[in-house]
Amino acid sequence: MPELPEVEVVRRGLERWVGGRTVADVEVLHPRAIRRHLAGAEDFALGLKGHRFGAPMRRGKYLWLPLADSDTSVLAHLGMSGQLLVKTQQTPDEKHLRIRVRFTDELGGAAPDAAGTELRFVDQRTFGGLSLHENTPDGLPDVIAHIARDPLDPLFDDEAFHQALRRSRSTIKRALLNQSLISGVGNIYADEALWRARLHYERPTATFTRPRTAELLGHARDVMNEALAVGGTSFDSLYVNVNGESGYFDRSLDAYGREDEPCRRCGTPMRRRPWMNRSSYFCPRCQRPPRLS
DNA sequence: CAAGGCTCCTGATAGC
DNA sequence: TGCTATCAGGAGCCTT
Repeated sequence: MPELPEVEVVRRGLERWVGGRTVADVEVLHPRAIRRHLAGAEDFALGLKGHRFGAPMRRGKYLWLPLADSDTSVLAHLGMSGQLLVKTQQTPDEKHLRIRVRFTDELGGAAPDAAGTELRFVDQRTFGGLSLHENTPDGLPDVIAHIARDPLDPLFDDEAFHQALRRSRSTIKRALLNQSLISGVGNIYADEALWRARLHYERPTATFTRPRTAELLGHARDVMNEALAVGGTSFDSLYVNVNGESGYFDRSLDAYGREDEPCRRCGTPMRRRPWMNRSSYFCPRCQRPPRLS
C-alpha cells in the first residue's frame, strides 16, 4: 500500500530524525523482517553497529540509509504494511515490532528533539524488511540496480519509457506496475493516473502515441505530487509517517476504492474488477475497454 | 527473453 | 457465537 508519496514522506522523516546519527545496537525480533539479508540477523546487527547514517535516499518504493563510512547501505522496503517509526525509548513495544535500532547520544546533524529516540521497523503483514548491501558505483544498493527511476526523479527518461511501452506486448496497468520500467507506482496511483487519463487498464501499450504517454506520465506525476503535499494516502492506521501520523490523500481519491460510487466526471457508477490477484477501479464510461481483450 | 502467474503474511470483515 | 472464506498486495521467483 505505501507507494512513492508515502515512502517519500517516510524518507523525509528519517532525514530529520535519524540522518547523521550513529547506531549503538540493533535488535531483530522477527527473522522474516531481514530475510533479504542472507547472512542473517546477527550479521545484520553487527554490520550496523557503530556506523553513522548518511542522508536517506529513495528510488520508487525503496529507501535506503547509506552508512557514512563505508560503501554499504541499509535498504528498506515497507511492503504492504511496513512502518518506520521514531519513538522514545520509553514507548511500549508495538505488537508487530520487528526490528529496533538504538542510537548513541551524539545526534550528528539530526534534529535536537531526536535525543532519546530510537528507530523501529513495525510490520503486521511481514512483506517488508530491512537488509544491508554493497552500493553500486552510483551509490545504489546493488540488489535494486534493476529498479527503474521513478517519474518524480529529474533523470527519469520519458522518451525511453515511451519506447519501452511501444516495444512491450503488455497492457498499460501492468506496465505502470512494472518497477523495472517505471518505479514508485502501485495499485492505488496506477488506478488514479489511468482515471485522470481516461484510459482503461487493459489498453495495449504498443498502441501508445507519444502524446498519450506524455499525458499519462503527467497525470501520474500530478497525482503523486498532490498526495505528497498532504502527507500521502491512508485507509487505516497501517500507513503512517515516522511519527505515526496518517496522510489525507484518501479523501481525494477519484478511482481507487470507489466501487458503485458516481464517477466524479460523468456520474456513472464506478466499477471494480478482479485483476492480477487484486482490484482495478475504473469508470466504465470514461475509460472504455479496448476492442479485444 | 518476455509475459504472466504464484506465493509469502496477518487481521478485518462478511457470511453462514 | 464461532467457524471459514475472502480481501488487502509488492516483488522475487518460477513456469510457459
